Amino acid sequence: MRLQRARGHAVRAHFYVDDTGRQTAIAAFGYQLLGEPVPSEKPDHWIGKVYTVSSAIVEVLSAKEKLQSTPEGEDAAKLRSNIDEWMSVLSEQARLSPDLTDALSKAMAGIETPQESISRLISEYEEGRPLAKRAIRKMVDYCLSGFKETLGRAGIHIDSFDYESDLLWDDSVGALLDSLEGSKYVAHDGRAMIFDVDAAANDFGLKEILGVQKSHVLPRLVLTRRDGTTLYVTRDLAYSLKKLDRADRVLNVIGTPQTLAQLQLKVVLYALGYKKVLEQIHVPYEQVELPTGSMSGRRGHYVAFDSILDEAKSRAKPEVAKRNPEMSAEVTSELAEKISVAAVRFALVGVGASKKILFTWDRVLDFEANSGPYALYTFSRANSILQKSGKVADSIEPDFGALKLPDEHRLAVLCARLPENVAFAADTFRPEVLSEYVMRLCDVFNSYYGKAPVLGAPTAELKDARLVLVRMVHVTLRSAFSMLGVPVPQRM
RNA sequence: GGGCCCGUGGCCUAGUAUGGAUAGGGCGGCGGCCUGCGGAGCCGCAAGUCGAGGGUUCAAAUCCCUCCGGGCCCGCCA
Repeated sequence: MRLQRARGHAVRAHFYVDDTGRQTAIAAFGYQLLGEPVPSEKPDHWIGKVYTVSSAIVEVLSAKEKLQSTPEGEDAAKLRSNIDEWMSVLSEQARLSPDLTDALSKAMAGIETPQESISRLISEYEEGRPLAKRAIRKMVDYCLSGFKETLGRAGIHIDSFDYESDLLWDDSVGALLDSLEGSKYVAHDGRAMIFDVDAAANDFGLKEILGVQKSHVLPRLVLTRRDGTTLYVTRDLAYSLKKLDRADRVLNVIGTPQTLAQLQLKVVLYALGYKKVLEQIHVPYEQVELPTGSMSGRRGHYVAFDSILDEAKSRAKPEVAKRNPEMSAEVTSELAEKISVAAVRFALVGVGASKKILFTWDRVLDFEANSGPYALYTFSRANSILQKSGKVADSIEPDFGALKLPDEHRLAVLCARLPENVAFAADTFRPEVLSEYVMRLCDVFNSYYGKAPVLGAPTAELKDARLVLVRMVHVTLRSAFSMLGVPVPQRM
Protein backbone atom coordinates (compact mmCIF):
# COMPACT_ATOMS: atom_id res chain seq x y z
CA MET A 1 0.00 0.00 0.00
CA ARG A 2 2.80 2.39 0.87
CA LEU A 3 4.43 1.39 -2.38
CA GLN A 4 1.31 2.13 -4.40
CA ARG A 5 1.04 5.44 -2.66
CA ALA A 6 4.64 6.24 -3.45
CA ARG A 7 3.84 5.39 -7.03
CA GLY A 8 1.30 8.18 -6.98
CA HIS A 9 -1.94 6.31 -6.48
CA ALA A 10 -4.58 7.37 -3.99
CA VAL A 11 -4.95 4.25 -1.89
CA ARG A 12 -7.39 3.08 0.73
CA ALA A 13 -6.73 -0.05 2.74
CA HIS A 14 -9.77 -2.16 3.54
CA PHE A 15 -9.85 -5.08 5.91
CA TYR A 16 -12.56 -7.64 5.24
CA VAL A 17 -14.01 -8.88 8.49
CA ASP A 18 -15.31 -12.37 7.88
CA ASP A 19 -17.78 -12.38 10.76
CA THR A 20 -20.59 -14.52 9.37
CA GLY A 21 -18.83 -17.84 9.14
CA ARG A 22 -18.94 -20.88 11.33
CA GLN A 23 -15.61 -20.03 12.97
CA THR A 24 -16.91 -16.78 14.31
CA ALA A 25 -20.09 -18.43 15.48
CA ILE A 26 -18.21 -21.14 17.38
CA ALA A 27 -16.12 -18.57 19.16
CA ALA A 28 -19.18 -16.44 19.84
CA PHE A 29 -21.06 -19.45 21.16
CA GLY A 30 -18.31 -20.04 23.70
CA TYR A 31 -18.18 -16.35 24.43
CA GLN A 32 -21.90 -16.28 25.20
CA LEU A 33 -21.61 -19.28 27.49
CA LEU A 34 -18.90 -17.49 29.43
CA GLY A 35 -21.30 -14.63 29.95
CA GLU A 36 -19.75 -12.28 27.41
CA PRO A 37 -16.99 -11.04 29.68
CA VAL A 38 -14.42 -8.35 29.02
CA PRO A 39 -11.31 -10.20 27.77
CA SER A 40 -8.82 -10.80 30.53
CA GLU A 41 -5.80 -10.35 28.28
CA LYS A 42 -5.07 -8.97 24.81
CA PRO A 43 -8.53 -9.44 23.31
CA ASP A 44 -7.64 -11.10 20.01
CA HIS A 45 -5.39 -13.59 21.76
CA TRP A 46 -8.01 -14.39 24.34
CA ILE A 47 -10.76 -14.85 21.76
CA GLY A 48 -8.41 -17.06 19.78
CA LYS A 49 -8.22 -19.34 22.80
CA VAL A 50 -11.96 -19.27 23.31
CA TYR A 51 -12.30 -20.39 19.71
CA THR A 52 -9.79 -23.23 19.95
CA VAL A 53 -11.26 -24.57 23.17
CA SER A 54 -14.89 -24.18 22.09
CA SER A 55 -14.23 -25.80 18.77
CA ALA A 56 -12.45 -28.75 20.35
CA ILE A 57 -15.23 -29.32 22.86
CA VAL A 58 -17.87 -29.14 20.18
CA GLU A 59 -15.97 -31.63 18.05
CA VAL A 60 -15.65 -34.04 20.95
CA LEU A 61 -19.27 -33.73 22.02
CA SER A 62 -20.72 -34.22 18.59
CA ALA A 63 -18.41 -37.12 17.80
CA LYS A 64 -19.45 -38.78 21.05
CA GLU A 65 -23.09 -38.27 20.25
CA LYS A 66 -22.70 -39.70 16.79
CA LEU A 67 -20.82 -42.66 18.20
CA GLN A 68 -23.88 -43.75 20.19
CA SER A 69 -25.90 -44.31 17.05
CA THR A 70 -23.03 -45.79 15.05
CA PRO A 71 -22.56 -49.57 14.88
CA GLU A 72 -19.11 -50.92 15.63
CA GLY A 73 -16.83 -50.94 12.64
CA GLU A 74 -14.78 -48.61 10.55
CA ASP A 75 -16.98 -45.58 11.11
CA ALA A 76 -16.96 -45.98 14.84
CA ALA A 77 -13.20 -46.35 14.88
CA LYS A 78 -12.89 -43.18 12.89
CA LEU A 79 -15.08 -41.32 15.34
CA ARG A 80 -13.00 -42.60 18.22
CA SER A 81 -9.76 -41.40 16.71
CA ASN A 82 -11.48 -38.11 16.04
CA ILE A 83 -12.37 -37.85 19.69
CA ASP A 84 -8.80 -38.68 20.66
CA GLU A 85 -7.43 -36.01 18.39
CA TRP A 86 -9.64 -33.26 19.77
CA MET A 87 -9.15 -34.45 23.32
CA SER A 88 -5.43 -33.96 22.89
CA VAL A 89 -6.01 -30.45 21.56
CA LEU A 90 -8.16 -29.87 24.59
CA SER A 91 -5.65 -31.17 27.10
CA GLU A 92 -3.00 -28.99 25.50
CA GLN A 93 -5.28 -25.99 25.97
CA ALA A 94 -6.04 -27.07 29.51
CA ARG A 95 -2.35 -26.95 30.21
CA LEU A 96 -1.94 -23.50 28.66
CA SER A 97 -5.08 -21.88 30.02
CA PRO A 98 -6.66 -24.10 32.69
CA ASP A 99 -9.27 -21.62 33.92
CA LEU A 100 -10.69 -20.88 30.50
CA THR A 101 -10.76 -24.52 29.45
CA ASP A 102 -12.39 -25.52 32.68
CA ALA A 103 -15.04 -22.81 32.50
CA LEU A 104 -15.94 -23.64 28.91
CA SER A 105 -16.03 -27.37 29.54
CA LYS A 106 -18.47 -26.88 32.41
CA ALA A 107 -20.61 -24.47 30.45
CA MET A 108 -20.84 -26.77 27.46
CA ALA A 109 -21.43 -29.95 29.39
CA GLY A 110 -25.12 -29.21 29.62
CA ILE A 111 -25.59 -28.52 25.94
CA GLU A 112 -27.20 -31.42 24.14
CA THR A 113 -26.55 -30.46 20.56
CA PRO A 114 -23.91 -27.73 20.31
CA GLN A 115 -23.71 -27.98 16.53
CA GLU A 116 -27.35 -27.06 16.28
CA SER A 117 -27.01 -24.17 18.69
CA ILE A 118 -24.16 -22.85 16.59
CA SER A 119 -26.07 -23.19 13.36
CA ARG A 120 -28.95 -21.35 14.97
CA LEU A 121 -26.60 -18.60 16.07
CA ILE A 122 -25.32 -18.27 12.51
CA SER A 123 -28.74 -17.85 10.99
CA GLU A 124 -29.87 -15.50 13.73
CA TYR A 125 -26.86 -13.35 13.11
CA GLU A 126 -27.37 -13.36 9.36
CA GLU A 127 -30.95 -12.28 9.91
CA GLY A 128 -29.71 -9.52 12.14
CA ARG A 129 -31.52 -10.62 15.32
CA PRO A 130 -30.57 -8.27 18.17
CA LEU A 131 -29.29 -10.85 20.65
CA ALA A 132 -27.02 -12.65 18.24
CA LYS A 133 -25.95 -9.36 16.75
CA ARG A 134 -24.98 -7.91 20.10
CA ALA A 135 -22.96 -10.92 21.21
CA ILE A 136 -21.10 -11.50 17.97
CA ARG A 137 -20.35 -7.88 17.21
CA LYS A 138 -19.16 -7.33 20.74
CA MET A 139 -16.75 -10.22 20.47
CA VAL A 140 -15.63 -9.36 16.96
CA ASP A 141 -14.93 -5.79 17.93
CA TYR A 142 -12.86 -6.87 20.89
CA CYS A 143 -10.91 -9.02 18.51
CA LEU A 144 -10.44 -6.21 16.02
CA SER A 145 -9.24 -3.86 18.72
CA GLY A 146 -6.46 -6.36 19.35
CA PHE A 147 -5.68 -6.55 15.64
CA LYS A 148 -5.53 -2.80 15.36
CA GLU A 149 -3.10 -2.60 18.21
CA THR A 150 -0.78 -5.11 16.61
CA LEU A 151 -1.06 -3.69 13.12
CA GLY A 152 -0.35 -0.24 14.50
CA ARG A 153 2.72 -1.59 16.17
CA ALA A 154 3.98 -2.82 12.81
CA GLY A 155 3.16 0.49 11.20
CA ILE A 156 0.15 -0.79 9.29
CA HIS A 157 -2.87 1.42 9.02
CA ILE A 158 -6.26 0.18 7.85
CA ASP A 159 -8.67 2.79 6.53
CA SER A 160 -11.79 0.76 6.83
CA PHE A 161 -12.95 -2.46 8.45
CA ASP A 162 -15.72 -3.90 6.29
CA TYR A 163 -17.98 -6.41 8.00
CA GLU A 164 -19.23 -9.26 5.91
CA SER A 165 -22.47 -9.21 7.89
CA ASP A 166 -23.21 -5.66 6.74
CA LEU A 167 -23.48 -6.96 3.20
CA LEU A 168 -26.34 -9.17 4.33
CA TRP A 169 -28.03 -6.61 6.51
CA ASP A 170 -27.96 -3.77 3.99
CA ASP A 171 -29.27 -6.20 1.38
CA SER A 172 -26.42 -5.80 -1.08
CA VAL A 173 -26.33 -9.58 -1.26
CA GLY A 174 -30.06 -9.66 -1.92
CA ALA A 175 -29.73 -7.11 -4.69
CA LEU A 176 -26.95 -9.12 -6.26
CA LEU A 177 -29.06 -12.28 -6.22
CA ASP A 178 -31.95 -10.43 -7.83
CA SER A 179 -29.75 -9.23 -10.64
CA LEU A 180 -28.44 -12.77 -11.14
CA GLU A 181 -31.95 -14.16 -11.35
CA GLY A 182 -32.43 -13.28 -15.00
CA SER A 183 -29.04 -14.49 -16.18
CA LYS A 184 -29.03 -17.25 -18.74
CA TYR A 185 -26.09 -18.86 -16.96
CA VAL A 186 -28.06 -19.41 -13.79
CA ALA A 187 -29.75 -22.72 -13.11
CA HIS A 188 -31.86 -23.70 -10.13
CA ASP A 189 -32.01 -26.82 -8.05
CA GLY A 190 -34.65 -26.30 -5.46
CA ARG A 191 -33.83 -22.89 -4.04
CA ALA A 192 -30.18 -23.41 -4.88
CA MET A 193 -28.77 -21.08 -7.51
CA ILE A 194 -25.94 -22.36 -9.65
CA PHE A 195 -23.88 -20.35 -12.09
CA ASP A 196 -22.32 -21.89 -15.19
CA VAL A 197 -18.94 -20.19 -15.05
CA ASP A 198 -17.47 -22.12 -17.95
CA ALA A 199 -20.23 -21.22 -20.40
CA ALA A 200 -20.06 -17.55 -19.45
CA ALA A 201 -16.27 -17.50 -19.74
CA ASN A 202 -16.48 -19.02 -23.21
CA ASP A 203 -19.24 -16.72 -24.43
CA PHE A 204 -17.46 -13.56 -23.35
CA GLY A 205 -14.03 -14.74 -24.44
CA LEU A 206 -12.79 -14.36 -20.89
CA LYS A 207 -10.54 -17.40 -20.81
CA GLU A 208 -7.96 -15.77 -22.98
CA ILE A 209 -8.13 -12.50 -21.07
CA LEU A 210 -7.81 -14.26 -17.74
CA GLY A 211 -5.02 -16.53 -18.91
CA VAL A 212 -6.95 -19.77 -18.77
CA GLN A 213 -6.51 -22.45 -21.42
CA LYS A 214 -9.59 -22.83 -23.60
CA SER A 215 -9.71 -26.54 -22.94
CA HIS A 216 -9.79 -26.00 -19.20
CA VAL A 217 -13.32 -26.34 -17.93
CA LEU A 218 -14.09 -23.92 -15.12
CA PRO A 219 -16.14 -25.44 -12.33
CA ARG A 220 -19.65 -24.19 -11.73
CA LEU A 221 -20.28 -21.87 -8.85
CA VAL A 222 -23.02 -22.44 -6.31
CA LEU A 223 -24.42 -19.09 -5.19
CA THR A 224 -27.15 -20.15 -2.79
CA ARG A 225 -27.82 -23.40 -0.96
CA ARG A 226 -30.84 -25.54 -1.44
CA ASP A 227 -32.37 -23.81 1.57
CA GLY A 228 -31.81 -20.45 -0.04
CA THR A 229 -29.04 -19.26 2.29
CA THR A 230 -25.96 -17.62 0.86
CA LEU A 231 -22.35 -18.73 0.75
CA TYR A 232 -19.04 -17.01 1.25
CA VAL A 233 -18.56 -16.42 -2.49
CA THR A 234 -21.98 -14.84 -2.78
CA ARG A 235 -21.08 -12.27 -0.18
CA ASP A 236 -17.72 -11.80 -1.81
CA LEU A 237 -19.45 -11.01 -5.11
CA ALA A 238 -21.55 -8.34 -3.44
CA TYR A 239 -18.46 -6.98 -1.75
CA SER A 240 -16.61 -6.78 -5.05
CA LEU A 241 -19.40 -4.69 -6.53
CA LYS A 242 -19.06 -2.25 -3.65
CA LYS A 243 -15.33 -2.04 -4.06
CA LEU A 244 -15.52 -1.58 -7.83
CA ASP A 245 -18.05 1.14 -7.34
CA ARG A 246 -15.69 3.12 -5.17
CA ALA A 247 -12.37 2.70 -6.94
CA ASP A 248 -10.82 2.69 -10.39
CA ARG A 249 -8.85 -0.33 -9.48
CA VAL A 250 -9.17 -2.96 -6.80
CA LEU A 251 -6.29 -5.01 -5.47
CA ASN A 252 -7.37 -8.13 -3.63
CA VAL A 253 -4.53 -9.29 -1.47
CA ILE A 254 -5.64 -12.84 -0.81
CA GLY A 255 -3.82 -16.12 -0.38
CA THR A 256 -2.99 -18.28 -3.33
CA PRO A 257 -5.62 -20.95 -2.48
CA GLN A 258 -8.27 -18.41 -3.53
CA THR A 259 -7.03 -18.16 -7.09
CA LEU A 260 -9.81 -20.16 -8.67
CA ALA A 261 -12.52 -18.47 -6.61
CA GLN A 262 -11.20 -15.07 -7.66
CA LEU A 263 -11.32 -16.16 -11.26
CA GLN A 264 -14.87 -17.43 -10.99
CA LEU A 265 -15.91 -14.22 -9.30
CA LYS A 266 -14.60 -12.19 -12.20
CA VAL A 267 -16.47 -14.28 -14.73
CA VAL A 268 -19.77 -13.99 -12.85
CA LEU A 269 -19.54 -10.22 -12.48
CA TYR A 270 -18.41 -9.75 -16.06
CA ALA A 271 -21.34 -11.78 -17.29
CA LEU A 272 -23.63 -9.55 -15.26
CA GLY A 273 -22.28 -6.61 -17.23
CA TYR A 274 -19.65 -5.33 -14.81
CA LYS A 275 -16.78 -5.20 -17.27
CA LYS A 276 -14.80 -3.12 -14.86
CA VAL A 277 -14.23 -6.28 -12.82
CA LEU A 278 -11.18 -6.86 -14.99
CA GLU A 279 -9.66 -3.96 -13.07
CA GLN A 280 -9.91 -6.08 -9.98
CA ILE A 281 -6.56 -7.76 -9.53
CA HIS A 282 -5.80 -10.72 -7.36
CA VAL A 283 -2.46 -10.23 -5.63
CA PRO A 284 -1.73 -13.70 -4.27
CA TYR A 285 0.70 -14.78 -1.63
CA GLU A 286 1.78 -18.11 -0.22
CA GLN A 287 0.95 -18.86 3.37
CA VAL A 288 3.50 -19.08 6.14
CA GLU A 289 3.95 -22.64 7.33
CA LEU A 290 5.08 -23.97 10.68
CA PRO A 291 7.54 -26.86 10.88
CA THR A 292 4.68 -28.90 12.34
CA GLY A 293 2.37 -28.10 9.43
CA SER A 294 -0.07 -25.42 8.43
CA MET A 295 -1.26 -22.91 10.98
CA SER A 296 -4.61 -23.88 12.38
CA GLY A 297 -6.56 -21.71 14.76
CA ARG A 298 -8.96 -24.54 15.34
CA ARG A 299 -6.19 -26.77 16.60
CA GLY A 300 -4.45 -23.98 18.45
CA HIS A 301 -1.44 -24.33 16.17
CA TYR A 302 -0.30 -20.86 15.36
CA VAL A 303 2.25 -18.22 16.14
CA ALA A 304 0.76 -14.85 16.98
CA PHE A 305 2.28 -11.88 15.23
CA ASP A 306 2.67 -10.16 18.59
CA SER A 307 4.76 -12.94 19.99
CA ILE A 308 7.08 -12.69 16.99
CA LEU A 309 7.55 -8.98 17.59
CA ASP A 310 7.93 -9.56 21.31
CA GLU A 311 10.55 -12.24 20.89
CA ALA A 312 12.43 -10.16 18.37
CA LYS A 313 12.33 -7.23 20.72
CA SER A 314 13.59 -9.14 23.71
CA ARG A 315 16.37 -10.40 21.53
CA ALA A 316 17.22 -6.90 20.30
CA LYS A 317 17.21 -5.24 23.70
CA PRO A 318 20.44 -6.62 25.15
CA GLU A 319 22.17 -5.95 21.85
CA VAL A 320 21.09 -2.33 21.96
CA ALA A 321 22.08 -2.02 25.61
CA LYS A 322 25.47 -3.55 24.92
CA ARG A 323 26.20 -0.97 22.27
CA ASN A 324 24.64 1.97 24.07
CA PRO A 325 25.32 1.54 27.77
CA GLU A 326 24.41 5.15 28.50
CA MET A 327 20.91 4.83 27.07
CA SER A 328 17.94 4.90 29.41
CA ALA A 329 15.83 1.78 29.66
CA GLU A 330 12.97 3.54 27.95
CA VAL A 331 14.98 4.69 24.93
CA THR A 332 16.58 1.26 24.69
CA SER A 333 13.19 -0.34 24.57
CA GLU A 334 11.92 2.06 21.93
CA LEU A 335 14.93 1.39 19.76
CA ALA A 336 14.64 -2.35 20.23
CA GLU A 337 11.02 -2.11 19.13
CA LYS A 338 12.00 -0.30 15.94
CA ILE A 339 14.69 -2.82 15.19
CA SER A 340 12.37 -5.74 15.71
CA VAL A 341 9.71 -4.23 13.48
CA ALA A 342 12.35 -3.69 10.80
CA ALA A 343 13.62 -7.23 11.21
CA VAL A 344 10.18 -8.78 10.94
CA ARG A 345 9.01 -6.58 8.08
CA PHE A 346 12.14 -7.26 6.06
CA ALA A 347 11.83 -10.96 6.75
CA LEU A 348 8.26 -11.04 5.49
CA VAL A 349 8.59 -8.64 2.61
CA GLY A 350 12.03 -9.74 1.51
CA VAL A 351 10.91 -13.04 0.09
CA GLY A 352 8.88 -13.27 -3.09
CA ALA A 353 5.18 -13.88 -2.44
CA SER A 354 5.20 -17.04 -4.55
CA LYS A 355 7.65 -18.68 -2.16
CA LYS A 356 6.36 -20.53 0.83
CA ILE A 357 7.87 -19.32 4.07
CA LEU A 358 8.70 -21.93 6.65
CA PHE A 359 8.52 -20.23 10.01
CA THR A 360 11.20 -21.04 12.54
CA TRP A 361 12.16 -18.95 15.53
CA ASP A 362 15.74 -19.55 14.66
CA ARG A 363 15.41 -17.71 11.41
CA VAL A 364 13.26 -14.84 12.55
CA LEU A 365 15.46 -14.09 15.52
CA ASP A 366 18.76 -14.37 13.70
CA PHE A 367 19.80 -10.75 13.46
CA GLU A 368 22.94 -11.64 11.57
CA ALA A 369 21.00 -13.24 8.75
CA ASN A 370 18.22 -10.72 8.93
CA SER A 371 18.47 -7.84 6.53
CA GLY A 372 16.37 -5.45 8.61
CA PRO A 373 18.87 -4.67 11.36
CA TYR A 374 21.67 -4.56 8.79
CA ALA A 375 19.83 -1.95 6.72
CA LEU A 376 19.02 0.14 9.77
CA TYR A 377 22.62 -0.09 10.89
CA THR A 378 23.84 1.19 7.56
CA PHE A 379 21.42 4.07 7.71
CA SER A 380 22.42 5.05 11.21
CA ARG A 381 26.08 4.99 10.23
CA ALA A 382 25.40 7.38 7.37
CA ASN A 383 23.41 9.49 9.73
CA SER A 384 26.20 9.53 12.24
CA ILE A 385 28.77 10.66 9.68
CA LEU A 386 26.53 13.53 8.66
CA GLN A 387 26.00 14.53 12.28
CA LYS A 388 29.68 14.53 13.04
CA SER A 389 30.55 16.65 10.04
CA GLY A 390 28.89 19.58 11.74
CA LYS A 391 27.73 20.74 8.34
CA VAL A 392 24.41 20.89 6.62
CA ALA A 393 25.13 18.64 3.67
CA ASP A 394 22.29 20.09 1.64
CA SER A 395 23.87 23.54 1.59
CA ILE A 396 27.22 22.38 0.30
CA GLU A 397 28.05 23.19 -3.32
CA PRO A 398 30.34 20.29 -4.01
CA ASP A 399 32.75 19.64 -6.81
CA PHE A 400 31.54 16.24 -7.88
CA GLY A 401 34.56 15.96 -10.12
CA ALA A 402 36.51 15.15 -6.99
CA LEU A 403 34.72 11.81 -6.72
CA LYS A 404 36.81 9.37 -8.71
CA LEU A 405 36.36 6.02 -7.00
CA PRO A 406 34.30 3.36 -8.78
CA ASP A 407 32.18 2.91 -5.66
CA GLU A 408 31.36 6.60 -5.64
CA HIS A 409 30.08 6.33 -9.14
CA ARG A 410 28.12 3.21 -8.30
CA LEU A 411 26.53 4.84 -5.27
CA ALA A 412 25.42 7.87 -7.23
CA VAL A 413 23.92 5.73 -9.98
CA LEU A 414 22.28 3.42 -7.48
CA CYS A 415 20.64 6.32 -5.65
CA ALA A 416 19.38 7.72 -8.91
CA ARG A 417 17.68 4.41 -9.59
CA LEU A 418 15.36 4.52 -6.61
CA PRO A 419 12.40 5.78 -8.66
CA GLU A 420 12.58 3.08 -11.30
CA ASN A 421 12.86 0.43 -8.62
CA VAL A 422 9.85 1.82 -6.81
CA ALA A 423 7.88 1.93 -10.05
CA PHE A 424 8.72 -1.65 -10.93
CA ALA A 425 8.06 -2.93 -7.42
CA ALA A 426 4.71 -1.15 -7.26
CA ASP A 427 3.55 -2.11 -10.75
CA THR A 428 4.38 -5.77 -10.28
CA PHE A 429 3.17 -5.85 -6.65
CA ARG A 430 6.53 -7.08 -5.51
CA PRO A 431 7.87 -5.16 -2.53
CA GLU A 432 10.84 -7.51 -2.38
CA VAL A 433 12.20 -5.72 -5.44
CA LEU A 434 12.58 -2.64 -3.29
CA SER A 435 14.07 -4.47 -0.33
CA GLU A 436 16.60 -6.10 -2.66
CA TYR A 437 17.47 -2.64 -3.91
CA VAL A 438 17.96 -1.39 -0.37
CA MET A 439 20.29 -4.28 0.39
CA ARG A 440 22.36 -3.58 -2.69
CA LEU A 441 22.69 0.05 -1.74
CA CYS A 442 23.66 -0.89 1.82
CA ASP A 443 26.30 -3.34 0.60
CA VAL A 444 27.96 -0.79 -1.63
CA PHE A 445 27.79 1.95 0.95
CA ASN A 446 29.18 -0.17 3.79
CA SER A 447 32.03 -1.29 1.64
CA TYR A 448 32.64 2.25 0.42
CA TYR A 449 32.96 4.08 3.70
CA GLY A 450 35.09 1.26 4.97
CA LYS A 451 37.85 2.21 2.63
CA ALA A 452 37.18 5.86 1.82
CA PRO A 453 37.28 8.23 4.78
CA VAL A 454 34.66 10.94 4.55
CA LEU A 455 35.41 13.26 7.43
CA GLY A 456 39.10 12.48 7.17
CA ALA A 457 39.29 12.94 3.41
CA PRO A 458 42.63 14.29 2.16
CA THR A 459 41.24 17.52 0.74
CA ALA A 460 38.37 19.80 1.71
CA GLU A 461 36.78 19.50 -1.74
CA LEU A 462 36.79 15.74 -1.55
CA LYS A 463 35.36 15.81 1.95
CA ASP A 464 32.49 18.04 0.86
CA ALA A 465 31.75 15.96 -2.20
CA ARG A 466 31.77 12.78 -0.11
CA LEU A 467 29.52 14.35 2.47
CA VAL A 468 26.99 15.15 -0.20
CA LEU A 469 27.26 11.59 -1.48
CA VAL A 470 26.62 10.23 2.01
CA ARG A 471 23.67 12.55 2.26
CA MET A 472 22.31 11.13 -1.00
CA VAL A 473 22.51 7.60 0.35
CA HIS A 474 20.93 8.77 3.58
CA VAL A 475 17.98 10.38 1.84
CA THR A 476 17.53 7.45 -0.52
CA LEU A 477 17.50 4.92 2.29
CA ARG A 478 15.09 7.01 4.31
CA SER A 479 12.64 7.18 1.39
CA ALA A 480 12.91 3.48 0.72
CA PHE A 481 12.34 2.68 4.40
CA SER A 482 9.24 4.76 4.51
CA MET A 483 7.87 2.95 1.48
CA LEU A 484 8.61 -0.39 3.11
CA GLY A 485 7.05 0.69 6.38
CA VAL A 486 10.30 0.36 8.24
CA PRO A 487 10.82 2.79 11.12
CA VAL A 488 14.11 4.69 11.11
CA PRO A 489 16.26 5.21 14.18
CA GLN A 490 18.80 8.02 14.34
CA ARG A 491 21.37 5.71 15.85
CA MET A 492 21.50 2.17 17.12
C1' G B 1 -8.27 -37.02 -13.78
C1' G B 2 -7.71 -31.48 -14.74
C1' G B 3 -5.55 -26.54 -13.54
C1' C B 4 -2.00 -23.23 -11.06
C1' C B 5 2.60 -22.37 -8.20
C1' C B 6 7.52 -23.76 -6.49
C1' G B 7 12.43 -26.60 -7.36
C1' U B 8 19.36 -22.24 -7.90
C1' G B 9 26.20 -24.74 -3.06
C1' G B 10 24.57 -27.94 3.67
C1' C B 11 20.28 -24.02 4.60
C1' C B 12 17.57 -19.34 2.76
C1' U B 13 17.34 -16.35 -1.49
C1' A B 14 18.17 -12.79 -6.32
C1' G B 15 18.29 -13.32 -11.35
C1' U B 16 13.21 -15.95 -15.38
C1' A B 17 8.77 -10.26 -17.76
C1' U B 18 12.90 -7.97 -22.21
C1' G B 19 17.90 -15.13 -23.64
C1' G B 20 24.03 -12.81 -23.73
C1' A B 21 30.26 -12.62 -20.87
C1' U B 22 33.44 -15.80 -14.49
C1' A B 23 24.89 -17.54 -11.92
C1' G B 24 24.65 -12.29 -7.52
C1' G B 25 23.62 -12.03 -1.93
C1' G B 26 22.98 -13.92 2.98
C1' C B 27 23.28 -17.90 6.91
C1' G B 28 26.55 -21.76 8.42
C1' G B 29 32.21 -23.20 7.75
C1' C B 30 37.42 -21.46 7.34
C1' G B 31 41.18 -17.27 7.46
C1' G B 32 42.21 -12.06 8.14
C1' C B 33 40.82 -6.54 9.86
C1' C B 34 39.54 -2.27 16.13
C1' U B 35 46.16 4.01 17.42
C1' G B 36 41.81 6.31 11.22
C1' C B 37 33.57 8.41 10.55
C1' G B 38 30.27 3.19 15.88
C1' G B 39 32.82 -4.46 14.43
C1' A B 40 24.70 -5.36 13.95
C1' G B 41 30.59 -3.80 9.93
C1' C B 42 34.73 -4.72 6.25
C1' C B 43 38.29 -8.01 3.25
C1' G B 44 39.36 -12.96 1.56
C1' C B 45 38.76 -18.63 0.96
C1' A B 46 36.20 -23.29 0.29
C1' A B 47 31.48 -24.97 -1.46
C1' G B 48 26.90 -24.96 -7.63
C1' U B 49 25.43 -31.02 -13.18
C1' C B 50 20.60 -23.53 -11.82
C1' G B 51 15.32 -30.78 -10.25
C1' A B 52 16.20 -34.39 -14.90
C1' G B 53 16.16 -35.15 -20.13
C1' G B 54 15.27 -33.41 -24.94
C1' G B 55 14.49 -29.11 -28.32
C1' U B 56 15.01 -23.82 -30.36
C1' U B 57 19.43 -20.51 -30.74
C1' C B 58 25.81 -18.08 -32.43
C1' A B 59 24.25 -18.03 -27.04
C1' A B 60 19.44 -21.00 -22.18
C1' A B 61 18.78 -20.56 -14.90
C1' U B 62 15.78 -17.56 -18.45
C1' C B 63 11.98 -19.66 -24.34
C1' C B 64 9.33 -24.70 -26.01
C1' C B 65 8.22 -30.07 -24.92
C1' U B 66 8.36 -34.37 -21.70
C1' C B 67 9.29 -36.23 -17.06
C1' C B 68 10.50 -36.21 -11.57
C1' G B 69 9.86 -34.07 -6.59
C1' G B 70 6.96 -30.67 -3.26
C1' G B 71 2.63 -27.45 -2.43
C1' C B 72 -2.24 -25.49 -3.53
C1' C B 73 -7.05 -25.64 -5.89
C1' C B 74 -11.19 -28.22 -8.52
C1' G B 75 -17.35 -28.16 -1.59
C1' C B 76 -24.82 -26.42 -1.52
C1' C B 77 -17.02 -25.03 3.83
C1' A B 78 -14.97 -20.27 4.87
